[in-house]
Amino acid sequence: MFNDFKKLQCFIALAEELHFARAAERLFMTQPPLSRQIRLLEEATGVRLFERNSRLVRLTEAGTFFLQSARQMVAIAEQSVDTARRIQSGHAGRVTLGFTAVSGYYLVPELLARAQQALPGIEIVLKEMVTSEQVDALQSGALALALMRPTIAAQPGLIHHRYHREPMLLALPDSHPLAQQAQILPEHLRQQPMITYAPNEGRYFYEMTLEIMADVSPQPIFVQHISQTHSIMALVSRGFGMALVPASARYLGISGVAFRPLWPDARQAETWIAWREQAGSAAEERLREFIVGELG
Amino acid sequence: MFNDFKKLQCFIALAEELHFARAAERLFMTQPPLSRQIRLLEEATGVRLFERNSRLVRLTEAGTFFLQSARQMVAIAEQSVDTARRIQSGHAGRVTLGFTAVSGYYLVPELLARAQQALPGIEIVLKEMVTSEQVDALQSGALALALMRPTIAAQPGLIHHRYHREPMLLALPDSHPLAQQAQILPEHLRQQPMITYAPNEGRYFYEMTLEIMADVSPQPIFVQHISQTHSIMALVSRGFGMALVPASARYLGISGVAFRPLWPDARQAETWIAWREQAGSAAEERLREFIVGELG
DNA sequence: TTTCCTTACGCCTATCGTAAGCATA
DNA sequence: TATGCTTACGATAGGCGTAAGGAAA
Repeated sequence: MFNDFKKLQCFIALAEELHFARAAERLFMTQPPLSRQIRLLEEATGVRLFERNSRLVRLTEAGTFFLQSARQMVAIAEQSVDTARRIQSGHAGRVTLGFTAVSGYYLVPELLARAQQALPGIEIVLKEMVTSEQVDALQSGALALALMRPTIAAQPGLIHHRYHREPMLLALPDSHPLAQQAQILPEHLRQQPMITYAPNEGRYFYEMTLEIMADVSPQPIFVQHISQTHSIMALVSRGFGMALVPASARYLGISGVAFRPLWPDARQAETWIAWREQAGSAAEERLREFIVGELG
Repeated sequence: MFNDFKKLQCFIALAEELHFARAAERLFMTQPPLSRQIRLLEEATGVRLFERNSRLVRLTEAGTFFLQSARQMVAIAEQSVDTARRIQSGHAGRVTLGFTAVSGYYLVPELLARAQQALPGIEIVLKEMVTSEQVDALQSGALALALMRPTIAAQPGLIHHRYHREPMLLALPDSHPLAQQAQILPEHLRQQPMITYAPNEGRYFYEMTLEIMADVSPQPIFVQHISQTHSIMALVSRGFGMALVPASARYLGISGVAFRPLWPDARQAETWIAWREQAGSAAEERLREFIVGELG
């Protein structure tokens, strides 16, 4: 095998010029070393690349093929160095972003659009997972950024910012009489059937539902415990009860469900953006800075 | 930019081993020059490829990307040399084969199948053209091989072999009374409407038709002069007359046309395989030898 | 005789291996 | 103290340029 790119450059120049003196000039060298490089390349590969005599230089069939490969190798050499530099400086790269299913329909497309415009070289790879999975994935390095619900316990080594705040809404079948109310008050919910989140996988909304419902007396009747918002919405649409869901659940687009705002001081839901203390790549760091700037 | 493949090999080995001593051993060298090669590669590219201290070696984000490119370049280097050698020896390559439309339906598929099995590395590119175009293309180098009809004048610099011989058949509408004859005799064709080939583009069959029809007296009535067999067949199927065509015209699959053999000593049609005296590539030469061997 | 590719040779740069240096567990 | 990456240095191989050689128009 041949050993250096110099030989490839010589070969390409000669293949294009088909004239040693002109090719050598293009390579800023004299003819004899060019002649030698070509001979060495032919010896190293065991392939006659040019038919030549003192009057004529012509590519062989094998040389014509090899020209394509030589150009490819040189092109990869140039591009890869350029791209590697851009990765090092944070102007290119791939960043994985985790998100919860509901935020995927509302926050993620908007964030993606703004980020891709501001940082066009950075590719954002999306992974949908629930909050607890996101925390693990951040700590293992499988995720760089996470759009997730707040966690009760502070997670060591992780940083978070409040990314978004939205009201909780009452989701109920649109045929239900309460769907006519402009605003829901605690007394409306007395002893109503209420679907709520599972206390482990959907802990944040489970606790939030209990807290908001503390104002209702006597309490509603909790009929199901479900981990994911879209499953809850499906049950609501089929008349199994009502539920408290974050406002972005509207974007799930499930038909037959009405959404009504709660009384004014009812607690709101937050979405956090979180990451490890030290960034895994420069691109990740630039994307973080962009997001923090946007939060401003 | 970096200048040699040695550095890439060093980089790949270290990226895979993540340990200078082991990587150096794999490269049949000692650690210090490996260390130097890596440093030189990093300086030449301007990219920090490894995070390292005296206890730990780890790829950076940019280094991880660059590893892919390095592997690509080395793979191309190896494969391209191998392929170039095979082209040089005639075990790989591309050969263009010209053929006339009618032989395309019969001779070409069979030839292709046998050649591809015997010479699997050689790719055969097909180009359909009439005989006179094939002669020009052979001489200009645009074609390597040609399956064509005989030419009257010997073509300088070209070699041909008889590749195939087939009888001429009478093509006629299947509703015609003569379609019931097991064999056509000269007297059957007296003063029948006869579609024939054009004297310039379809010269071989034009002259053959005249020669065969010389036995018929009084002569048939020549109603059209057409250059391509499939056009002639279309006119026959629509009742415009009958025609003498090579037996392989059956494979055109035009409905409503019957084919009947002529009297026993009627002249037969030949197909030639032709090429330039000197081959343009080793693959071409090997394919020629294969074809001549098959002709026996 | 001119053109143009190749061979010959001295100079210089670059890589190798050995040996010493130095940081970390 | 042991491990393991880096620096130092002399020896060697390989590339460049200049100059001479040789084949074809």
